[in-house]
Amino acid sequence: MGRSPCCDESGLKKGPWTPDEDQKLVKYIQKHGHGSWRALPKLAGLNRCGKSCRLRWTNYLRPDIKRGKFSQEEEQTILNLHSILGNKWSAIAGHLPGRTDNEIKNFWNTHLKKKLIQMGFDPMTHRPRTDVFSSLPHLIALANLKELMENHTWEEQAVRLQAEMTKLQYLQYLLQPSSSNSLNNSSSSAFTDIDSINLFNSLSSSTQWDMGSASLQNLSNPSVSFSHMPDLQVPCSYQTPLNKNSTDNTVHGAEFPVLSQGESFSPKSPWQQLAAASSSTPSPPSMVPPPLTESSINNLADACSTSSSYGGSVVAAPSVWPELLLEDPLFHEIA
DNA sequence: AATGACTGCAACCGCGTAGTT
DNA sequence: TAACTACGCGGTTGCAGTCAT
Repeated sequence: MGRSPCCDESGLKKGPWTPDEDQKLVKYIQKHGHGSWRALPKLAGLNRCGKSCRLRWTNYLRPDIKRGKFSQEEEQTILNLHSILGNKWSAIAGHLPGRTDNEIKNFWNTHLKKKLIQMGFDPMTHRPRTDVFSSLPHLIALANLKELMENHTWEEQAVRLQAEMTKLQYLQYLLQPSSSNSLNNSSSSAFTDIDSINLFNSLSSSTQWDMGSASLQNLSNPSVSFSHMPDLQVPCSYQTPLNKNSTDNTVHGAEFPVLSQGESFSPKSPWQQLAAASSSTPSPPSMVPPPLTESSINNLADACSTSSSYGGSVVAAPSVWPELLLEDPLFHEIA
């Protein structure tokens, strides 16, 4: 509807606030509260529009504003929340006491976004960029080859290779937006950033997936690995509706519980999300992973060789997936 | 020391929407 | 129901400080 005319009025001061103006605004609000922002400037003796006063108060003068650098915890919280909420700065700020949406937005744009990009993550989706990711199997293979050959027996190498490839395949499987795999026919939208979080949690919980360069865990430290990555839980409540107009607590089809204050949020596993999003999707079977046999390792080796010929895109035929997944202990950790 | 590039942050702008008349 | 007002939000801009050459 109609826009506020207040900022269009001529003769009102713009630009940086002076200490005198700050003092007038603070004094007035401390005494009367802000009330109507439109009426405030005249009452407070300020030659500013109400909008400017509100911004100055909420972003700078408010007494509960926390100043100084963002802590590691705050940084992690912003990352976690942004992966779920996107650029909902005010919603994110709601979970960081003393921080303003403007401050968080600036911090994101000047620090976190750049770091994510440098590390090969898409800052909007929080997923590995496909161009980088496409060469990941090769990079990992190169990085690990020496150590693999020198320090492990054939069986150990095979087991590790299986784990690495299954993780990669599973990750790529999740990342295929139009995946035609048999588990996900009707609910591809159920795969969200939460899946990535869960996935990275899963990856971090299995050992030795060092990438040699970086991970989401510690953006200030460029030489960290998934193996040291803590669970990406969201330490906040979700009482604030994601959409003002509804009480819908879903994002891209993924359901988020409405939690009470102080209750931590642990995203559902991809399998749980799948089951929740599609009633026709069977629950993951609860089975004990079969022991690794020479033939299963050979099968896996075939899949691996297939993957290199694909250049790292879709690494295995969809029909192969469930079997591969079910054979991997990682699947059972996730489920 | 000068200057141009880069960075970080405060403030502005314009849009969407709830509330009011 | 339409028109209008006020507010909040997210994107963008402009400027001061810092760094590199």
